[in-house]
Amino acid sequence: MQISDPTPAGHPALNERTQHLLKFLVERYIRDGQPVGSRTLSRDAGLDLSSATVRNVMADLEELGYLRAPHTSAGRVPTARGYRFFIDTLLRVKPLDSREIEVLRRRIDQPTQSGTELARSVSDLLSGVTRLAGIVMLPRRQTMTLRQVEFLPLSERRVLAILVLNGQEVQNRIIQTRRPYDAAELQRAANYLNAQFGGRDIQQVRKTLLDELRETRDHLDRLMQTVMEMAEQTFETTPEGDDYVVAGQTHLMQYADLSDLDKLRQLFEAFNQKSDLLHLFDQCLHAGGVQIFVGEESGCGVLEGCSVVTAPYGSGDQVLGVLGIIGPTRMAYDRVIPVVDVTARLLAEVLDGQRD
Amino acid sequence: MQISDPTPAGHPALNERTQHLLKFLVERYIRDGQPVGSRTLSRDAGLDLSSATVRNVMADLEELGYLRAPHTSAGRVPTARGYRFFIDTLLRVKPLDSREIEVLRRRIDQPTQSGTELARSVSDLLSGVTRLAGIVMLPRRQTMTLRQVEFLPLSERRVLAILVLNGQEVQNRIIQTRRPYDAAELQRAANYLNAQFGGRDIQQVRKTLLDELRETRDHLDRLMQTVMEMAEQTFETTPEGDDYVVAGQTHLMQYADLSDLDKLRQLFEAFNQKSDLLHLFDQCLHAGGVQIFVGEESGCGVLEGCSVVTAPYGSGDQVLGVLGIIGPTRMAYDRVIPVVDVTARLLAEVLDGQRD
DNA sequence: CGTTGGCACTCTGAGGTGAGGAGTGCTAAT
DNA sequence: ATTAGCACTCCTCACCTCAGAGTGCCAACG
Repeated sequence: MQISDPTPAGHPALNERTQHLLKFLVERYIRDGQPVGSRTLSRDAGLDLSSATVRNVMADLEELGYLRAPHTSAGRVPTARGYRFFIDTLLRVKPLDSREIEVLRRRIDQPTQSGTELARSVSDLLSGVTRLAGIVMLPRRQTMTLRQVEFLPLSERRVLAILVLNGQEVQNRIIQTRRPYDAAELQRAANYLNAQFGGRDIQQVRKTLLDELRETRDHLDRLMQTVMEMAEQTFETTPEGDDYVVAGQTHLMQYADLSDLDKLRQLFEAFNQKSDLLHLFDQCLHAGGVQIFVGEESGCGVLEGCSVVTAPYGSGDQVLGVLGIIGPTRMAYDRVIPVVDVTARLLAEVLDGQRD
Repeated sequence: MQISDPTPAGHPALNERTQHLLKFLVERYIRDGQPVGSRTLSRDAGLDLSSATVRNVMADLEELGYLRAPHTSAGRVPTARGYRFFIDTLLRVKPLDSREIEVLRRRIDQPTQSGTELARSVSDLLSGVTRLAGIVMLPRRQTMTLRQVEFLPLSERRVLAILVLNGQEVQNRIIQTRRPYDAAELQRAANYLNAQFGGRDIQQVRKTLLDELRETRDHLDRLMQTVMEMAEQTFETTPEGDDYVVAGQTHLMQYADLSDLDKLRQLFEAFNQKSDLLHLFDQCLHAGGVQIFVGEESGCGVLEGCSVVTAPYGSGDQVLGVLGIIGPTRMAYDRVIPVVDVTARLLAEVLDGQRD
């Protein structure tokens, strides 16, 4: 597993003792959620230092922007920068044992019909295991290849277009036609499209059909006229559907860190809004490993106080989408990171298996 | 519009003055969200009574269980029973003016592909207009008629089954077959099923196919063998999908009445859980008009402090589903009720129009 | 009899106070 | 460089008080 830092920033060298103290402080804060004071560190960090010495170190760390004190006499709390350094250089992740992995695998590898269904079940899984909000972004439409297209006459002027994409995803749309078509005509049109465009990228299909052929419309024979009328409506709108699936938002209500009802509402609205998060997830598509955004590193205001852990999934070298979790900055990274990482791998495996 | 009371309960006769005061109190409480005291009523209710007199009346109403006092010196607040009486006999609903109706109609009557999409857009609409959570239950599967079924070979042993229901709803499922089938065979099987079962209720189809034909399996000819293998998997699992669609939950976070984070979490989990609410909505299917559940009248513990306003929608005399809103008991019933009512009617209209 | 003014009473909520505790920064000694 | 000591800050909590709002009850009134 590799964890890449989306916003690399220079970190001054810290001596080992300082690092150890910072690590201990962050871990303790993640565990208890309370500001950590010099006494605690002096007592528990296992370094045999007096609290006064620790205080000096902490003052340095505060100066460097890794810690801050909520108020004069309240111990220290990690800042986003502190978490960042913790994650990048102090954190030792606990790999999942094979039993846990097996449980995950079995829960992912259930027969499902559609990509959306699978995504929902995986984000359920993520949120269940981490007790955070799980997110699975659906395969980007760009990378979808057209496997097959069929037209089914529904009534006089309505035709059902069926697109099979990637060999497992099925999409329908209903087309209003200008004139009645009979089954045979439609069949021929479908045959033509399949022969011509089967296995091609759907965006490409769209482009070719609409841009290149449209202009020659007047010279087309009857078959091609049919093809065009069908194809226009079939491929015109890029199928959007839901772009990602969120599960377990309610978990986020448990964390005192996010207990501000108004903040929480904004966060939930962002889940519905989708555009912000989508942008964020897009960035992770080609990260090639687990990515972590702490607090406002994501550039997304509503995510203040939250961290996002993502991993792209795909089969072979092809990236299909991104999954991850969202939770309070104060989360058990050592556990969450491997869960996200492994889930992405397992999902890729399963998707691979589902191909022919 | 008719509003039916799901839990009729005897209400002792109240004289006009008492009713007027109760009405005014409930309205004022709905408006301001603060306990209403005798002074306010005496001053604003327009009855020219002293506060002492009003106090006597309020004491009576409290005795009868219509009001309660949060504490000794805090004015009165309606109880669930109070709301009930208010809704049943005091409330005068403000009908929507035709301009508003037109706006709603236009927002509902957008071309959509699937029932789910339509449901989502309507519940969005409901939640947007009322600033509460909107819910649309999808047409019950029981009342779905099979319009058409098609089989599309995907690969060696995978067939895509396409069901067209009610002339507009399309469902897919992927079938793993025991042996390869070619397109012609599949076509014949589909033809048979369409001829035999087109226009029939899907539950009925399922029953007939699975129960009646299955036992004679050994005597079937090749065509029918094919039909059976396809049909078994196609109709075996009743297509469930999402049973209802909720929108605008976040609105509920604004109401101080529900500001208890834990309560709110339970409520949100109930939305995801679905089963409880589904049960509740099922009851409203055949109510024949707007139904209102105040507080725990719904029998659903998590809905304490919430009211539910529902209306069934359907075309002709056939009920297709239920829609409605959920919000704090303290909601603007006079506005919400007509919105729900009209939306149900408009949805029915639109569904009618979308048929052939 | 219903209505009203008067009055004592209750409860909340805001504001103030003071003690205790936790933790810091600084300084001087080691 | 480390540490003990100390003065200081600030939070939290419990406690108090006080004004305000509203009640219930009673006795008087038309």
